[in-house]
Amino acid sequence: MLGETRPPEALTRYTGFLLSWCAERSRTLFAHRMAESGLQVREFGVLTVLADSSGATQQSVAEAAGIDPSTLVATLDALEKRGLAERRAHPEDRRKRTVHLTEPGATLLTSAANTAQELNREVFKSLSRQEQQQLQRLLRKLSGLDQPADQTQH
Amino acid sequence: MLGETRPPEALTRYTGFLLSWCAERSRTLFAHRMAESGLQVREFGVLTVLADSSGATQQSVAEAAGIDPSTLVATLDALEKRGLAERRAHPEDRRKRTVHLTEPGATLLTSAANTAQELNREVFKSLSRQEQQQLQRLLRKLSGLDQPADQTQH
DNA sequence: TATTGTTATACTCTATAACTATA
DNA sequence: TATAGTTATAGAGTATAACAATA
Repeated sequence: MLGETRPPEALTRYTGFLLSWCAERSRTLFAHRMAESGLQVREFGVLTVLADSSGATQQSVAEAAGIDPSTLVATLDALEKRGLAERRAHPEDRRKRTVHLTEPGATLLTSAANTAQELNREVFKSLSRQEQQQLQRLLRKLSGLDQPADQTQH
Repeated sequence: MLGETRPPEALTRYTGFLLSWCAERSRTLFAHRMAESGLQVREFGVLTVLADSSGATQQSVAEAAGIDPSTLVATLDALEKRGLAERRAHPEDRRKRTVHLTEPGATLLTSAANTAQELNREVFKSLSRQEQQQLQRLLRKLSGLDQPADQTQH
């Protein structure tokens, strides 16, 4: 469940509105819970990406995390200050910086990922297991994830 | 479809993240399209609510539109300035103001609602008719809309 | 004392353009 | 010339607290 309040009926005829309403509630709950780990949602996202691709350049981390490179700058500043991630010089191109997950960062991420999974269960617990899978499938399809990549691109 | 970009794979394991990603894209498209009618998303929401409950007080309009009463103030200022809605004195309680949809407001709303329906179709066209209904149903359930009202309240 | 609308403030998220240093 | 990272700024969205008029 997403809290006590309900979305305004007059607007639920637009599925897009319903989608936004649910997402905003979910994101707010997520943000509150993440704050307990001292993380913003975006920081959690970047740490999660770094777990898979530690050592990538800032540009590719930004792309993998779905945020703007300029937004990543501030996020990394904050993570670095707390010793959770670090920037290093790129060995071949002095314009580039590689980004690395530190050990404290990995430790915090493990616990935060557990929290995230827990919250995910809570938020969607009003749906049956099968409905949750349906929703996941529909959203993946909607987002274009399960479609072949655009062939016209170069 | 929600545009060319895809959500970051590393984070799609969290359904809540997928939900937020889809919602944000949908909302951005919606905002761009509504701007053609000269409306912000919130303004469109308020006009839609007013179509059903013209003459209600600001508090009840705010609740029906799912926004904060303080947010409604600025929204109404903007709508009133363009002659799309108007505030009137409440006949019985001088603290209250009733809110009314004007005729130009109703006209604009009709055209904007058409636009909204069109966009809704576009955004969800990657889903079959049945999948769209499934999604609508799942989101309604998730948001608590199809559950009985809380019995513990007074 | 409590409520309605108002005002002011602050914080998040996102987008964009310009700057620097390097290539 | 173009690219990577940085900085600054602006806009929309949201939340909150305090205030004046009125009940």
